[in-house]
Amino acid sequence: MPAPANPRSLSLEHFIPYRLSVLANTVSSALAGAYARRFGLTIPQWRVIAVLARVPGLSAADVAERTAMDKVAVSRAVMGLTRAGRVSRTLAASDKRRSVLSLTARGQAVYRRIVPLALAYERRLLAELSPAEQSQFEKLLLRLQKRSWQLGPARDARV
Amino acid sequence: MPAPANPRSLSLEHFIPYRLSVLANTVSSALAGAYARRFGLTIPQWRVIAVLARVPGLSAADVAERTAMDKVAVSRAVMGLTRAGRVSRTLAASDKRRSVLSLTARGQAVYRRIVPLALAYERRLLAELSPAEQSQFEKLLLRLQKRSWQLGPARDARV
DNA sequence: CCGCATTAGTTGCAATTGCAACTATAATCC
DNA sequence: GGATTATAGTTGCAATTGCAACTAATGCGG
Repeated sequence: MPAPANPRSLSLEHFIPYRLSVLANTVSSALAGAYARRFGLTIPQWRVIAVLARVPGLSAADVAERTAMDKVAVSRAVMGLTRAGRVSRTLAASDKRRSVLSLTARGQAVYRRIVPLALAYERRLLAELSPAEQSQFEKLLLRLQKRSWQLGPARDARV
Repeated sequence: MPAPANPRSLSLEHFIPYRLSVLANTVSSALAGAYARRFGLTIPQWRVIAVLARVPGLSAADVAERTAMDKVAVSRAVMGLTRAGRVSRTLAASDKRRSVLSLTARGQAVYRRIVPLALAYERRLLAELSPAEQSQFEKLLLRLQKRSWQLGPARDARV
């Protein structure tokens, strides 16, 4: 027998979208502060570095897709990174609209220094959970992510 | 035997802070769009309404604490809401710096209309998970939230 | 009581973001 | 093959946000 559908009140502290937002915000701010202080990097820039470190030669659109950022955010992150000599950009010979992006040696150096910091933070956060809980959490997170994409904008409660 | 501490590379799509951020962002955008279209509300305004509906008479600082927003965000949200006739504000007799905030009848009406929408979205999101998984997820989320508060800004990987 | 530090809330300003318009190149379709 | 449409990426502008400075009221030490 399913639960009743339309309660009349809602407590913010039990509302999952709110709690997700607060947690993500706390975590991102902690990391953003560290990236900025130590490396002069924003989170978008860090994301660009992270994908280019593993897959050099991507275009800006590829980066946008893999980082869940929009193309404007990528464009500006890349601009900052090239200016700092951390990313190199050339145009694809076969399609002169497309950039070919890679980390420079300096960009790779930043990546090598930032990875341990990022992973250490993640490890200390997840240390709250047992290994089994960690992998459970990751699975649930992935399923919710897929679900949220399917759902799109909130529609009416046709209940 | 614990896992090795300092891998040299990191894949964004397995990095929990990134995944939390993407999920929270997807969910919040979906809700924000619905709130804006239907009620002309921003997310900060919705949060203010949600807490005042359950606990009328709070001050702006109280609201800030309960919504994890900073006082500037609360101030601006309240300004918009009072202008729309959805929140009333008086000064506390015992301390004339302090506001006493409550929903007006119109604010309560908005709340009653928005709650089913918000809960329906949450329900449809969580429908991805079994009831047992839902309660597990909520527990893990709560523990990570507490943990992230304890951690504060990311420090060095003294590993 | 009278200065001095504190707290509540607002405002101004600079940085960030998001969206639409724009430029340049490429692909498509008579 | 020339006009049309689509795609990659940038830029400009307006809205949002975050932080610090500010105003107003309170509390407190002497």
